Amino acid sequence: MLENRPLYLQARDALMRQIAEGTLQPGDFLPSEQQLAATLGISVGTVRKATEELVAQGILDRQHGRGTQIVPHTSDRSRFRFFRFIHPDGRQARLTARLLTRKTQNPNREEQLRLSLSKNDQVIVITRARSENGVPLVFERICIPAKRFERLSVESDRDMVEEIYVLYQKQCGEMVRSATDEIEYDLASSSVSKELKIAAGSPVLLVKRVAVSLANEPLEFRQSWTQALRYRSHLE
Amino acid sequence: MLENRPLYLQARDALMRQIAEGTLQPGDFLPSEQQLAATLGISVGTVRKATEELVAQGILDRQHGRGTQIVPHTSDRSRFRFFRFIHPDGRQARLTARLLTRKTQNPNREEQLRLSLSKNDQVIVITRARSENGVPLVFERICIPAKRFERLSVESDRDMVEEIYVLYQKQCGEMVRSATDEIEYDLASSSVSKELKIAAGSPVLLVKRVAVSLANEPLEFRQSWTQALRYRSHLE
DNA sequence: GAGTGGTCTAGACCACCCA
DNA sequence: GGGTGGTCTAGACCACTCA
Repeated sequence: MLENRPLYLQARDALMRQIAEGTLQPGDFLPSEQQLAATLGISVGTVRKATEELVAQGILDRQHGRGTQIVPHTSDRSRFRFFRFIHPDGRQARLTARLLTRKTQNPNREEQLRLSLSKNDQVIVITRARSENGVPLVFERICIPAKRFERLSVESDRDMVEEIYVLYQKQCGEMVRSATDEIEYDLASSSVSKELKIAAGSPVLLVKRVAVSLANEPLEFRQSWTQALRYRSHLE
Repeated sequence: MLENRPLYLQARDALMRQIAEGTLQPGDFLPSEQQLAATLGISVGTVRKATEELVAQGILDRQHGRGTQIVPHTSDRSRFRFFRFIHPDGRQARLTARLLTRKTQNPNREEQLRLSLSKNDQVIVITRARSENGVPLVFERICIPAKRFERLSVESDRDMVEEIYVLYQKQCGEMVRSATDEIEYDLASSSVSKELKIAAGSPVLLVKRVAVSLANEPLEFRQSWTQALRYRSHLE
């Protein structure tokens, strides 16, 4: 460790890098704090401090007596648990997703802006219907840079229970660090109303999300149309 | 320190209590870590750990070489900075609030449910208009248990720049730990449309927030009507 | 230069999980 | 019972702020 940045930051970033590169996979356990300290030539307290922030971010999960696991974020409940779709009556929805279309094309102006692309870059546009027990609740349009996600394959033949962020990470090595959502009302277009089985022109909520990578580059611009949702903010 | 909870939690809560009670005021500096450790009979490292969470929550601000200050959280930017109202064109709003009405009455069914009250408990209902440079952007209805907030006085004669959470804390010793928001669309009622200066029946967003205390008891049920908003989730 | 927080160490003991 | 993380200590040295 030659750098003059604090050791715990160097250690944190080293771990982060290994996770981002896939050397350490979600679901794996880290070496014990003792072993890490020995390997890195630093003290256990410094290792703890290095992992603390990753735990707070939900990337690692420390389990007393078992070890420290890289969180297998297999659904939006793990990484994006602050954000939920709910039924009009308040019940929480447990959604699966079904692929509708997938196209590679040039981005429109908003997509260029949101993803920091020029008009000649290509994007992959995916539309999905998300439902619970066969009842459609969310219509989704996902736009991602083609360059980063060339290798992405989305099976169309069966429902996806997994969050698409898992596919990004597994297939393309892209990890989502954070997301910003904007919420507006909208009137259901013909495709939205058809999938949600509501009348065209009905009022709906439109959530626009931009998800960014570990390096803070925009990875995804997603639009979700739905009827109600719930946020949990500021967990203890 | 007789309790068998971890010392750093006891120390954290002791600090929190003094802040909530007003013994320590926003803007004050804490005693130095050395002094705190000596006073509490614990080690400096444990004091650090006690303050770490409060720093992360934005309640304390550690300044290298100067000391640790209790954040003067004079606006929603400090505690609830994940949640923003935005203009339709994307600019971020900086809001002041103007009191419209204040009444003490019995809660309706939804208010009973949200605040865990029975129908004989009384609530204080406050309505406010929130605006930016005189342009009304949000209409708000705040419902709080009368018992907890007997001493709350809200000046009606001038704009409130301060977040109402500051008043809760200063005047009634009630601190908000977290909040859950639900978002729906609604059609503007006559009072909403009047204050937002839009046509009655226009579509608007309705944010329903329940804020809870340090002890996880519901403190406030708030409804905000607006045209657009933005969430930032999962800060780095 | 005195005092503050920021980093780091090398230990101790405890609580939990699991074979 | 062996290994893990959780708490806690008592120091060390550094970096920053302010008089």
